[in-house]
Amino acid sequence: MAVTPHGRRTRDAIVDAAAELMYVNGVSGTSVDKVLAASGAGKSQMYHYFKNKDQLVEAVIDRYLEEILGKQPIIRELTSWPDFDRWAEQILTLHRGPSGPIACPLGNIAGELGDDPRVRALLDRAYLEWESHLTNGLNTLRDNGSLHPDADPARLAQATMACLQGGLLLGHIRNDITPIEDSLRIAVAHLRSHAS
Amino acid sequence: MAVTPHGRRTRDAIVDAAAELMYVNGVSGTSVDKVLAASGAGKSQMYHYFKNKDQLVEAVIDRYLEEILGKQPIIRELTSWPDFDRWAEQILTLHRGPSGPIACPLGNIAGELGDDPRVRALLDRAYLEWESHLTNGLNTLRDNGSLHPDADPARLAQATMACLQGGLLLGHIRNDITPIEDSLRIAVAHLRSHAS
DNA sequence: CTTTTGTTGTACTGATTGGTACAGCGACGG
DNA sequence: CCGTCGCTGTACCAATCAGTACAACAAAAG
Repeated sequence: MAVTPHGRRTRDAIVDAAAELMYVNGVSGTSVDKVLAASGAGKSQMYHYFKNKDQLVEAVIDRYLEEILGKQPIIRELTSWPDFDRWAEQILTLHRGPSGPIACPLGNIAGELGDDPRVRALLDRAYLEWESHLTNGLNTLRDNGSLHPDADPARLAQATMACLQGGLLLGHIRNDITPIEDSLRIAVAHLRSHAS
Repeated sequence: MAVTPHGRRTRDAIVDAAAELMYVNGVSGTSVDKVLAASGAGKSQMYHYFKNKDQLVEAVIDRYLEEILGKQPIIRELTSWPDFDRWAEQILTLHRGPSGPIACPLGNIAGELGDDPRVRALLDRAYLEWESHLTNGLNTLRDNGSLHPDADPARLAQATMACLQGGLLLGHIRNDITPIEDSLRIAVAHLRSHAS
């Protein structure tokens, strides 16, 4: 299915509107009609670019990952322990904004659709890509002797992600940044406990 | 609104069916009709005991909290550091079962409806009650000299809950217990780092 | 100019949504 | 034995749901 620049813009507008609505109202709480009304597109456009609503959700998940990674650019260049501290600080800065601590859009979908095997696989892939940047950073540290050779970078990254996700969840419903601060601090301290 | 034992049973059946369906398919993905079909009740019964679907969701949240606390009875009698280890082990045992790592039903709802201020408050209350048992345990430890006097039990409990929630989320979508193991281990180790 | 290809507007469908109306049921107290 | 009160079954409603049908548009390629 070829696509012209103009068509590309229309498709993006649909995904944008869907991403925002689904973040606020959940996936099941966001009808296709509302998405189209918010994006200004028509129904024929929606079903021209997506086979069905599920496929739109897939595109939204990808969009979420892009957004998330774009807001923490430091994660792509972790080469020292202070870099990890700066990464944590970059995340905290995001949540100190006027809109308060914000939930992780991937986590939102995980709760609602985590039992659907198809969605679960997509979310797993997204989280793994997110984590992979942490894993890469830890590998770099291990190579330059900052991380203990016996440490398992992938597993450490997974644990870090787990703590972060929980902090985001609790911080959001509590409208308080301290859960994010604490869980991130604990996670990074745990990483540094494997320093050599 | 008085209620007879028989009516009570009917109401419970509705809440039971709703709790299970909403855990699997999400709140918006669970229609009132499906709940009634699964519980064998009729529509007039549903709207006899609940003003609307939102009120049913509230009852479901309460039910979730009861279930959760019932499955980790040790949390009510934490009086030593080994008790915390046993608590963590009790949770892990739950998720080593045949159905694999299971998501936290409260976390599921948090993702889907966390932006609704009303639901958010209910979830906050539920999480606080859950945490309160950890806080009580830490207070006991502080009183008997096992926890450093300067430690903040409530905040420590909050951080523990955050790590646990994240571990549950990641463990569920990854169908792997290691995120829960690691995040719980990290959280309890962090607690013990404040021992005196 | 013509044809193809990507794009779009409008109208429509059958199913499902949350919620209501209302009559009838059964048990229990006077 | 009768009235009240809690409980229940059925039918119904307007609104919304995901998805389809189809004609028409624009632009670029031939």
